[in-house]
Amino acid sequence: MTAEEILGQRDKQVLEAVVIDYIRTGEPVGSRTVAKKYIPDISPATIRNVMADLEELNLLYRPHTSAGRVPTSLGWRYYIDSILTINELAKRDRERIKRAYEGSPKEIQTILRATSRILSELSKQAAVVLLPKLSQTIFKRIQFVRVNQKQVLTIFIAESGIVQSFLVEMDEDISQDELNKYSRYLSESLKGLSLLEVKKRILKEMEEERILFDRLLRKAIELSKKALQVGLDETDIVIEGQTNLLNYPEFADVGQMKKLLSTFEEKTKIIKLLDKCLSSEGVHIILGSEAEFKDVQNMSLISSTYSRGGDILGALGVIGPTRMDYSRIIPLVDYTAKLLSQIFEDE
Amino acid sequence: MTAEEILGQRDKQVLEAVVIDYIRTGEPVGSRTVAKKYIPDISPATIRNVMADLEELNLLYRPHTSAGRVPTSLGWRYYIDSILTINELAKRDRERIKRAYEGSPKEIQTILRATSRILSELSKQAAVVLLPKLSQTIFKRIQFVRVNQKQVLTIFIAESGIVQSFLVEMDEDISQDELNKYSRYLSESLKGLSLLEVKKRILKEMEEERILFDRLLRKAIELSKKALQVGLDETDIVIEGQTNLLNYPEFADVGQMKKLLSTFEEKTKIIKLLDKCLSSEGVHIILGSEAEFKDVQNMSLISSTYSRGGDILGALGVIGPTRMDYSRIIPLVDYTAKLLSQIFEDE
DNA sequence: TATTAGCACTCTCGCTTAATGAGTGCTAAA
DNA sequence: TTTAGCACTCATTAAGCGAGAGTGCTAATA
Repeated sequence: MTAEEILGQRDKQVLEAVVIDYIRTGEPVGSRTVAKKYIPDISPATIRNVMADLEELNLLYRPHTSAGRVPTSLGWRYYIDSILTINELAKRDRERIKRAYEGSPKEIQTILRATSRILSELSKQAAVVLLPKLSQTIFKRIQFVRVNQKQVLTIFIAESGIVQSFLVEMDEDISQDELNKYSRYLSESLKGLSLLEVKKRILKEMEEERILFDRLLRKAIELSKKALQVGLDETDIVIEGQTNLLNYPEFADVGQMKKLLSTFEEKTKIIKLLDKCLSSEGVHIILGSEAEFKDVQNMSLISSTYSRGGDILGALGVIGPTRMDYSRIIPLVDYTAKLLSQIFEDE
Repeated sequence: MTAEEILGQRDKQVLEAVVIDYIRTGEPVGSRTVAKKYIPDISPATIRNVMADLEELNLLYRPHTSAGRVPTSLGWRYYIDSILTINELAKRDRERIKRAYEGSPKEIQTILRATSRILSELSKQAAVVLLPKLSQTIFKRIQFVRVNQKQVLTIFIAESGIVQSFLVEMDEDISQDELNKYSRYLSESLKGLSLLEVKKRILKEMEEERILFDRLLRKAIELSKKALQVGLDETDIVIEGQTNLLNYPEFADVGQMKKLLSTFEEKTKIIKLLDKCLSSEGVHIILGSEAEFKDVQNMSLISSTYSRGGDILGALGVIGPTRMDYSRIIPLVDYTAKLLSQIFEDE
């Protein structure tokens, strides 16, 4: 028999009380506290009985004999899935987020950085934004800019307005006028493909013999091939407000703090985590204790996806202690993600 | 009478011993230790007398009565200026640094990031690199790339190979062909000026009436003016290896750690500090206790400048506990700065 | 006169012990 | 089924104590 079937109204009430108080104080909650602050019409003794049941169901546990109860990861999960009701984000927060985007230039890096910043600011935790996968973006234009005899700056412009540039080393000197010709030629012939397709196409064309005779085409292809060699698959993230987390008592210990910081230093893990959220739209909640964050057990991630024209571009989220105010953070992440999608839509 | 006049050979020996041992252990050093490990032909009692003198001169102090001695900031300064002898950087370190630059593309951001990384790695401390001031760089070419109806990507290319791009919002749609014309025109007429001069020139030209009749000129000027409005004076830095510092016992305390991290978070202070080094070439050493780093007293900065053709471009350095191995870090910073300058020279 | 040995003194650090108090589980009564 | 009462557990804190490191001072020595 699962918790789902067996939990009565009062059990839920008690579990919720424990969770809420634990979120507030960070300390184990005792029966007396629950009775007094949350369910005054029931005595502590009764609460204790209920708590014992919940402990048996592995929803609560005690750090030690004479301490209060703390939610287990199963407890958190149950609370999030079956008890928590999510309200709309407060109006002033919504306004605040909107304002964060005003005035700033429309450069994608800047927008996403602003997103990360406002998320961390409002959540008072760490925020993370996964940048759109380059290989997925739809190609719109390419432009070559001569830097000096040996170097050419290659700029990809995506339909979504994402601009990405790479510096490419060249064997021979090519004039800017000629580079402009390449740009025009390639932009015309590759428009509408994803960057991944662009790469495939270029490699294929290089194999075919006919380009041997078309000097213009050959040079252009060669150049863009070099540019595309540079990390197309790499995904990048923006992290902001890591130091916010240091104020939480769960990290008020040198060892924990170091672990926390080294987790953030190794971005790949966080990228992987966010990658998982990309598979489906909407808010995802990953609890550290549910095995994903092996290093920092008491952390969790609330994330959502942002998209443009139905296609998921990337993900964003808030990372904080498992003991966080889900009723506030979930709407925050949700709203921000939707607003961000809308901004991309408008472009 | 200053320390300079009064310190005899032996006083220096003792001061040096205290400094060196303190660098190694991080603990106050007692007379016994000095006698045993560093100056075996003198008894602890004598050392104690010397130490008492040094304490009177404010070169050493005692954390508490029964502890050993620790250098004061004056002590550090004296050690650095008058006692320390600097050897050449070990060959394997030199090779290691050289290798760090191999293979990577010649993009300036990448180079500087690699610099920061290798510095932090070899010093096992935090490394910081101040990017060249944009306003000082010599203009070489400008290029405009149409992103969409409203946005134009403006790319400045400097003589030094620095590439910087800004996204600019436009009122009207301009075709790429036309943008190319602007690029050619402006690149021709502004070549060789510093970006600061470029900006001045553009503002001046806008005032003059004649441009009213030259449509091409007017548009081009307008566009670049907008691009130049964006942070020309802002200086950016690259910081790497902050977490290295967390391993030092001086930061093995939650309060210190938080202070340390928030210092790094507020980059402006570090920028100001490095700015000071720009005024003259060579290695500078700033001790935290000498008032600059107000927040983190026990930290210091060793920095040097890198340049191209005699002009100082930027600065780089290592930030670590005041108790660091100056005899190793100074040559490290020095060598790296020189090598970096050479790389720019070669371009 | 400069150096050194000897010794009493100070202060930190780590350990043990005891007191406190929060919270529990169980039993018996309502 | 709920609740009051009570004995019990265990973390946390404060206090006390001894050991050890290091000093400054004095007197003896080279």
